[in-house]
Amino acid sequence: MEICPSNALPVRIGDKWTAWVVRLLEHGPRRFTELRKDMGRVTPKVLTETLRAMERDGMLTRTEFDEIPPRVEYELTELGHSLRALLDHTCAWTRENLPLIEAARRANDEADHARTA
Amino acid sequence: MEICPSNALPVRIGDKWTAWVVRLLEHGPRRFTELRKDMGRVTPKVLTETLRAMERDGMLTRTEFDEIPPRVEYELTELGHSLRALLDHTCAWTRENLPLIEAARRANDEADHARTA
DNA sequence: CCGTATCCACAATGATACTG
DNA sequence: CAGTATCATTGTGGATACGG
Repeated sequence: MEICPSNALPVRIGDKWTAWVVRLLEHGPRRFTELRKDMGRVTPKVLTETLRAMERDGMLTRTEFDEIPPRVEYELTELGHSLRALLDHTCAWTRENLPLIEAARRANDEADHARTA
Repeated sequence: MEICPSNALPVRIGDKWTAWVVRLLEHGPRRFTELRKDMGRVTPKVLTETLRAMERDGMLTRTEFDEIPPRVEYELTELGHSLRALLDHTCAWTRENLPLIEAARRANDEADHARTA
């Protein structure tokens, strides 16, 4: 997740894409293709899996409009919105501590390298 | 992680075992085998990998005592301790919301089953 | 537009056995 | 006691192509 750089990091919300979906939906409903465009390289299969799992858990609703061309909107439920506070804590922790972690990694990797050389 | 039942759930700290290690070390240093015993079924390989990764990231220190039989102690650093607040938030969120998620799952699964039948 | 259907790659975890 | 070495398994995510 690049949304807050927790790629490097020990805290994740569910799978690889869930947190990102929450962020993209926090200001209102979005359509499938909108989400897809804003999420870097998600394949439709994986995005569908993510959204279905979140729907099953009651984090969002899926609304299908009977139009042509088809339109489907995804919207956070109250439960989905409640994740935002947790995401905020997580991002805050990461902002504060990521530099420390990166420094520790560099130090340890350098020490290992010195030992090997 | 059964420590707070986030198995079912969308928030995880790092990999499968990291959060548990933090909890086991929060009141002081522990030895390899102590950790292993308290952590259900971790194989020594996986526990070693977890501990080494955490050490590399500056979350804990590994202290080897020159005794026979060997003794090694793992202890959280300040950075490691800082994860506790995040864990607390996560567990609180889970305690509050897990029932809702489980209810949503039951409801959705039942609806699916009805549709299939 | 909004997906499904197949197949595949890889990382994470586990089982088992062995060692300084 | 505190690991290492190998191998097997699984599960998540991705590539690609196609369908209502």
